[in-house]
Amino acid sequence: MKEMQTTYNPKEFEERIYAEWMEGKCFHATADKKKVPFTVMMPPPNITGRLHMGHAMDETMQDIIVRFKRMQGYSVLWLPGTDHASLATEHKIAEEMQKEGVKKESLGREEFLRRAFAWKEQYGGKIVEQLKKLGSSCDWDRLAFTMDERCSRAVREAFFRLYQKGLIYRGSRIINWCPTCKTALSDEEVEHTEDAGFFWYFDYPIEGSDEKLTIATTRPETMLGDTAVAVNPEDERYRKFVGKNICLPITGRIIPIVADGYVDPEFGTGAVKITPAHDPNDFEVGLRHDLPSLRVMNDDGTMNELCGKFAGLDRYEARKAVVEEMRSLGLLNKIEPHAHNVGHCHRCHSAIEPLVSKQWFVKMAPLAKPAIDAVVKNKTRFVPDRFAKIYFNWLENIRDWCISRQLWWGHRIPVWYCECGETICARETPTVCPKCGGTHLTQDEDCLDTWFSSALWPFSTLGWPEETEDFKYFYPTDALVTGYDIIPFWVMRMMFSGIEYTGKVPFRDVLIHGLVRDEQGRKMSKSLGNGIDPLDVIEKYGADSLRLSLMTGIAPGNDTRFTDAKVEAARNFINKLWNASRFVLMNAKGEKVPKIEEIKLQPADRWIISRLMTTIRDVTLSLQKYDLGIAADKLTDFVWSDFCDWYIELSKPALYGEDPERKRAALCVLFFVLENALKLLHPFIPYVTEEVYGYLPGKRGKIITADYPRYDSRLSYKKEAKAFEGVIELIKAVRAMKVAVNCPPAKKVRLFVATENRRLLSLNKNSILRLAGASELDFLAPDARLSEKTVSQVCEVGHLFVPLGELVDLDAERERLSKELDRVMGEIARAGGKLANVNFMSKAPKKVVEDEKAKLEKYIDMKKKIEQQLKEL
RNA sequence: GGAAGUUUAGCUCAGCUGGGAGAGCAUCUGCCUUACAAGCAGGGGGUCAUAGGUUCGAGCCCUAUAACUUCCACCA
Repeated sequence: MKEMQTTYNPKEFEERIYAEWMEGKCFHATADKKKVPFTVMMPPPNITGRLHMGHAMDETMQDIIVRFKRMQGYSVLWLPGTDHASLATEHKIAEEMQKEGVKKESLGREEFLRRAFAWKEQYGGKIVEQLKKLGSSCDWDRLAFTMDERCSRAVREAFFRLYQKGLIYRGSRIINWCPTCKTALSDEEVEHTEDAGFFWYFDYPIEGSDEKLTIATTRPETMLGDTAVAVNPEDERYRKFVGKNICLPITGRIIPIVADGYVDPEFGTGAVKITPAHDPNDFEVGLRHDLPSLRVMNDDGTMNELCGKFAGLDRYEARKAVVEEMRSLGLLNKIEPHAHNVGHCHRCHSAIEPLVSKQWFVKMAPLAKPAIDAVVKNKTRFVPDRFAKIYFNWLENIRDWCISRQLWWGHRIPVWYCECGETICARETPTVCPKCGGTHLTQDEDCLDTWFSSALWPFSTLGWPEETEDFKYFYPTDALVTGYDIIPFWVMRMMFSGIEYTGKVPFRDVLIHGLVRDEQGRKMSKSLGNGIDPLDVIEKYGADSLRLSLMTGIAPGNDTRFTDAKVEAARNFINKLWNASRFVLMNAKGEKVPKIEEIKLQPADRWIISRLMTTIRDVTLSLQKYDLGIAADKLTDFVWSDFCDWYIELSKPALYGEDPERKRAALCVLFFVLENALKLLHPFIPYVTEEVYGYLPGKRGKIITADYPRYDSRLSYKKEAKAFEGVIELIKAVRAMKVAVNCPPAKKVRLFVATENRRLLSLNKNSILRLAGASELDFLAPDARLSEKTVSQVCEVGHLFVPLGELVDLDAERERLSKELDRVMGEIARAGGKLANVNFMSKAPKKVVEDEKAKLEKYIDMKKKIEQQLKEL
C-alpha cells in the first residue's frame, strides 16, 4: 500500500477522485422502488454566468444534503441544469456581435438564433464544468437546459393550459419598458433606487380664463402626453376648477380637470398632470375618468411623432427642451430639488419607462391563493420560517405577471394569428385556421419571460407533462436550496406552477441561505470589483477547504462574510484530519486490526466511542434540520479536540507499549473512530475523506456510497464517559499547575491523588503520566494530605497534590489558590443564594434544585480543602 | 410609508424548547514532546445595544427605544 504524504495536498487527488466518482456512476439516480426517493433540483445557473461565491455556497449546501441522504440510503436525485436566461444572453450575444459590427436586426431572427445556439454550445457549458470542481455530486446524465426539447414541450403545455383556463390574456396595459433592451419587463425585474431629481412647477392656463393651475412634475417631457389634470375632490382650493378645461401648453390641446381621490392635497401643489400612457397611477386615473391614453415615446426612449418639434429627441433631451419651452412661455413657475424613486432595468440599469403596450399577462390572483394556502397548511415549509412572511407578502400584493418579452432568444409564445382575425393557441404549430380554414398563420413575435420556463423546472426536467417513471418517482421534490433574493422570481413561481399543473407542491422544504459578502461586509459585485473567484480559492486551497469555510459560522438565512482566514482555518483542520489519519495508518503497519466487538475496551476507549455516538446523534439531527453550520462545528470540534488532542494522545502508551493485545485494541478503536469521523465529514469535505478512506485497510467500497454512521445506544457508555472526564480534568489540572508555578514543561513531576477512585486512575496511569508530564502517580486515602510543600488542586476525582520541592514558587501558588478560592466562593454564593430563595425551592423543578444542592456541597468541600492548603503553604 | 433582519470577547460569528456565557481568528506565555509549527500546552479578554416587563430564574419570552442592513411601496 502506498504511503500518505506528510502534508495534505488537495491537488494530488481532487481531480482524480471526481473522475472516479463519475466513472463509478456514483451520482446517477435510478427510480429504485426499494428505496425512498430524495430529490433536489439545482437552481439552474445562467448559461452566460460564471461561477461566483453565491453559487459556491448554494452548491455546497445542496451537495452536503444530497451526500448525507445518499449515504443514509435514499435514492437521491440531484438534477443539474442551466437556464437560457433570455434577456441576459441576448444582451451578451448582441454585444459580441456589435464588436464585429453586426447588428442583431440586420441578421434577422433565424440567423440570430443560429448564432445564439452556437454560442451556447461553445460557452454555455463553462459554468457546468466549474460546478464540477466544487465536487457537486449531481446526476450529470440528466443535465437539463431550460430550452431543451423537454422543457420547451412543458412550456407550451403550461401556456396552453393557462390560456384555455383564461388565466393568460393579451392586453394593452401599462408595463415596465426598458428603452435600451427594448423589451417589456415584469415588476420583479425592476429595481428601484432613490435618484436625485427635480420638481418642476408648471402653470397650466385654464381655458377661457386668465387663471392658471400650477402642477408639479418630475417628468416634464411626459406633459406632451397629458390628457387631464386631477385634483382631490375634497380640496377647497380647486373645487371651482373641476369640470373646466386646461389649455395644455405647447400642444394646445384642451384637456379636462377631473376630481380623483388618488390626489394627495398635501403633496406638491395638490394638482397633478395625468399622463395615462406613461405612469401606472395615471393609467388608473385614466380608466376611472375615461381619458384617452396618448403615448408620446418610441420604444427606444425617443419622443415620437406626436411631439411636434420634440419628435426624435431622446427623453432626457426632450425634458430639457420642454422645460426651456415652458420657461420661454412664462409658464415655468419654479424648480425645486426632489429625490424620488426611479425604476431601473435589472439587466442594463437604464431607467425604466412605464408605458402602455400590448403584452401577454398571467392572471395572478387565482394562482396566488393556492400557493399561499400551501405554505399556510405547511405543505411546503420555509427554513428558516421567517421567509414565509416574505413569500406571503409578495403573493398577497401580487399583480398580473407580464410574460411577453420583445426578444428572440427564448421560448416563443405558442400563439398564432390568422388573416381572418382568429387567435390560435396550440401545443403544436398549427397549419390551418380552425375558424376559416386559412393557411396564412403567423406566430406571435414575442418570447416568454425566462422565469416562465424556470417556474416549471421541478417537473419539466422530469418529463412532465408525460407521466414518466422519473416524474412519478422523484416528484414532488424534497428540498429546494436558494438565496432569499430570488424568492419572488423563482420560488414563488415554482410554487404556484407546481400546484396548478401537477396538483402538488413542487418541494417539501425551501432552504433559504444568505449572501456571501466580502471581508468588509459588502455585497460582492462586478462594479465594485470585490468579487472573489471560487476557482482561485480552489486552486490555492482545494475545494474541500472552500466548502468547509463556507459552512462554518453560518446560520440559516443569514449573510456571511468570506475571508481568507476562514479558508485557511478550514485548510488547517483538513490538514489535521489528514495527519491524524496518517498517524493511525502508520501505527497499523503489519498489524491485524480486530473488530470493535472483539476487544476489551479501556475507559478512554469507551469515552471516545461515547463522544463519537453523541456526535453522530447531534450531527444527524442538525443535518435533518438543515443546521449545516452547527453540524460542521460539532464535527470539527469532535475530530480536533476529542479525537486528535485527547484520544490519539491517550492511545500512545498502548501503541508504543509492550502489550500486543493492548496495542491491537487501541488500533481498533482508532480505526473505528476515524472511519466514522470520515463518513460524518464526507458530505462537507468529500474529496479528502474519499482519499483517506481509500487508504484504510480491508475491503471496502467508496465512502460516497458507504452507510452513514448510526447512533448505537449500546455504545453510548454515558456513565463511563462521564467518569472519564475526571481523568481529563486531572491531566488539565496538572498542566495548568505546572505553568502557573513556572515549572519547566520538560520537568517530570510526581503526582499524589487523595481519592476513592483509584481504579479509574490506575487503569489510565500511563496516559496520565504521559499527558500530564509526570514520572509517578501515587494514591492517598481520600482525606489524607501530603506532608511536604506541594501545589494542589481539588478535582472531581480527588484532591491532587504535586510536590515541587525547590521548584515551587510559593507566591505564585498562593496567588493561584486564592484565585481559585475566589471562584469557588462565588459559586457558593450563587448556589447558596438560589437555595435560600423560598420561591426557587418551591417553584423550580426538583431536578434543578437537586443539582444546585449537589453543586453547593461540592463547592463547600472544595473551599475547605483550598483554605487548608493555603494555610499550610 | 410598510416589512424583515442584525446588535454577544479586539475581529468574524455560533448559542436548540429560558436553568452555571461559546468557537475560530487575533493577542500574551511556554514548548520544534518520534501524526501534524497548517502544530502542542496554558492564559487574558464579555454589566450578551438601551430601558422597562413576565418569571423562582432572561443572551433567549413580551413592550418600547436607538443604531445599522435589506426587501417591498404609485405619493405626481
